[in-house]
Amino acid sequence: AVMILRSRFLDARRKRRNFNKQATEILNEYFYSHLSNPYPSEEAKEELAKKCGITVSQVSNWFGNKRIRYKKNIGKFQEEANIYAAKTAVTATN
Amino acid sequence: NTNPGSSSASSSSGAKESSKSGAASAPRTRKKRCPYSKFQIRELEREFFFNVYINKEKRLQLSRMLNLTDRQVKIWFQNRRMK
DNA sequence: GCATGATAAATGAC
DNA sequence: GTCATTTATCATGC
Repeated sequence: AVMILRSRFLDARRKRRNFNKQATEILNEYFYSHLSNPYPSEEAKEELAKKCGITVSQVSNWFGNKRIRYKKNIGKFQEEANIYAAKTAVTATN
Repeated sequence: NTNPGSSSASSSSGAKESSKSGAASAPRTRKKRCPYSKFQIRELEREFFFNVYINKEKRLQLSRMLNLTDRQVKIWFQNRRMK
């Protein structure tokens, strides 16, 4: 008799899609090149959104998730951090 | 749902930190996020439909009915308005 | 089976 | 009060 019908009915996140690889690259590049202060301004968010083909709130969601998940387990993102660090280092030297 | 107020009449919702002893000792631990029950959401939404801004009286009344703190109801309305 | 994006409580700046 | 944010939770992708 315990039918706790958990109806998260038609939520927007039901049709969640992963971002394409290019968008993720752009977001990660910004994140790891601003690791000391990964808080893009409103204008930066708009530009990132345009480049990635997503909305500004999606950019905010991405950075929110990224910040806390990075902080919670820096080790897990170490490899990824190195990759993008090298990437930005190349563009800096060129 | 391990809500401290979903269906139990326990406590008077006074689970707040009432400490004011040593001043700077407690870092005031952040309250753990506790998803509200269907019943609580329904009642909150019902009141929100009538008026997006809730009075202090209705807020206290609602908080007692739903076993939530006055602050929780206030914050729920704030967040709901942002949604 | 976790990674990932979106949403729901809770805090704090202003 | 708004509003960006933190944090946990949810629902999905794969």
